[in-house]
Amino acid sequence: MKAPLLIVSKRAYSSSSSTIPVTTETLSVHFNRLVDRSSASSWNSVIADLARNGDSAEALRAFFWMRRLSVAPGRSTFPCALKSCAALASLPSGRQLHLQAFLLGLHHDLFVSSSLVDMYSKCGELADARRMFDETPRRNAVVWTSMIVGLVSNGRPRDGLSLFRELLAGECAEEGGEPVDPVLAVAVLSACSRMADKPVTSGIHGLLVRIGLAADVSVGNTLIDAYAKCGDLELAREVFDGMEARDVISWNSLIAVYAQNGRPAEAMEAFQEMVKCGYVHYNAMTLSAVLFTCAQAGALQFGKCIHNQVVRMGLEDDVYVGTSLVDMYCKCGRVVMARRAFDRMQNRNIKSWTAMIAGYGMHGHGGKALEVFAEMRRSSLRPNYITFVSVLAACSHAGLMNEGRHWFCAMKREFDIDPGLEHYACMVDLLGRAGHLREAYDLIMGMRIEPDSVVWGALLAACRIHKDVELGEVSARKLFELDPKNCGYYVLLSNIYANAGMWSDAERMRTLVKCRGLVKPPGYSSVELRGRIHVFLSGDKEHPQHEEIYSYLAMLMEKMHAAGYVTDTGSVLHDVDQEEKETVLHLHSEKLAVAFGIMNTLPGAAIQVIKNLRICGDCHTAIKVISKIASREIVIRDSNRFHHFRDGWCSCGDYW
DNA sequence: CTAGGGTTAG
Repeated sequence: MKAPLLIVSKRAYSSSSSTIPVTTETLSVHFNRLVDRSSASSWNSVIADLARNGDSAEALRAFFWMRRLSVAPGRSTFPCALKSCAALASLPSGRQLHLQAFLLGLHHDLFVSSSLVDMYSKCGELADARRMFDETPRRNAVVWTSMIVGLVSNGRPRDGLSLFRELLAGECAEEGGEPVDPVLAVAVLSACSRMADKPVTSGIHGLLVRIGLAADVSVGNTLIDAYAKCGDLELAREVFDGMEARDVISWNSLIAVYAQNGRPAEAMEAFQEMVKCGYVHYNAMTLSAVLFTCAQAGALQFGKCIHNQVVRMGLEDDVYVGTSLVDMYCKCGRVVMARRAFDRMQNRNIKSWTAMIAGYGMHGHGGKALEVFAEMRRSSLRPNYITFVSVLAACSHAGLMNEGRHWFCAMKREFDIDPGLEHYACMVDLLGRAGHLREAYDLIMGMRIEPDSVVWGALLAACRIHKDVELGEVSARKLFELDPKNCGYYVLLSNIYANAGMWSDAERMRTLVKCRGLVKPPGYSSVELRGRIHVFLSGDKEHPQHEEIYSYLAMLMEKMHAAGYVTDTGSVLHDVDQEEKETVLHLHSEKLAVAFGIMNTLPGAAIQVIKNLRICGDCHTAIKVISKIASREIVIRDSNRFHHFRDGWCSCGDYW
């Protein structure tokens, strides 16, 4: 036998109760529940109970009290206690338990060793998990599952899959190898899901059909997600439709899949179907997925209905639901309501705080975002990667350069978080906006990871604002390599050339777009009116009111021109004359949506529009003018942030 | 008197 995995010193063992504080109060609670304080099985049931109810810290306290009273734990004590260590990701406690199990000669018990594998992987100690796994003499499906899940959840799905292949190979070689069970199948599929590789996923799917596991509900649920991650929503739907039985998770997965892939209509439909079929009851997770959908679609009225439902079902204290409410209100333009929902939350996790920070950020309230961030740190929660994305995005949307610089440095120095692509993109945006183009460029060149199109795109956008031809060409060249099918970069560079009077170069870009057959993705905008979402495409003639909208818009245009508005045709590339260019621009979806909104609401009412792309320069100027002459507050959420137009001004300060 | 999985912030 190989040397056992021993990581703790004896000293750690002797001070066993130091990891989890034990108070006399908790002891008395257990004492009252204990039938026999000296019997291991009595303690076991207490620990198992606490662990099952998710009270992991309390379960561990009970364990350490049991030891202090010299009651010897048995083979059934360790699994529950180790599960609690895993849930708390408490490596020190886990190592102590490992040592104790070893001293009692229990560490090769299958129940104990599989719990140890699980504990080490949940604590992020993959090497230790693997050693435990390798030392386990006769592995069963549970140990294999723990190890595969460990690899997958620590970002190594490919290794998880090869481990599964080892299992299959062993099964072929020996008689009566460990058969695959549904839980193991789910673990393998979650590896496929992470890899987002369709051939691999359908390969595993085929295997599961052959061994008769494909009919399992959990397997089906994971397949839905795995196919969706590969980008094949149709296959995901086929799996759902083909399932013999569906549980609440099947429905939740379907709704989440549609929501995450920008198909809010289908997500809503699925939810309504779920309610109608009445076979399964929806739960907190369902509502949180539906709220996410509302957030995406900007469906405030529907979101409010779901909020009512949340209250009726007594789910207000659910962290996920609360966070989804905050997110929904932010993305539907109601930061104040979002803050109210946030303040009402009884317990908040890091995601709740991040959602609030991001929410203030996208509305351009950088100061408030930083206040919330400060409050979060006072509550001793640790900011993570995404928290810093939100903080830096908030700084960038509000132009808070010094604060942005500070937190960009501090995230590594104080919190040991390496800046990722998103953080760099925010910093380039922030520096570029302030005109520090050279510094932004140097930042990119100093990156230890490969910059992506978002990072270079931020620099290119800054070059257009600050009219820098040289750096604009550099970044555009990178972008043409990284994302050759995106015609937006050609347009930007063409604008930069045109601005500098370099007409032939500007023309060259136009030709390039035509030769390569690049087209802009269709832009659309939506407005919610009396609970219904009205969607407009550019030049839309589908809407029942389109004729009225066009004549209203023409009337509005006259007034706008009188107020000094000049159409900015710079962002139109088509080979058409000036008049046609103006027509194309005037029929941009956001203008149609705004006109529709004004026509159908009372004077003075605010208009809110959701747009899938970034707002174009001409629409931005036009809507500023409209907000003034129509005396309306107009709020537009584009793919980047919110624009609050009022009295001829926009909250973004004309940089976006 | 015991272990492993599937849905949830930018």
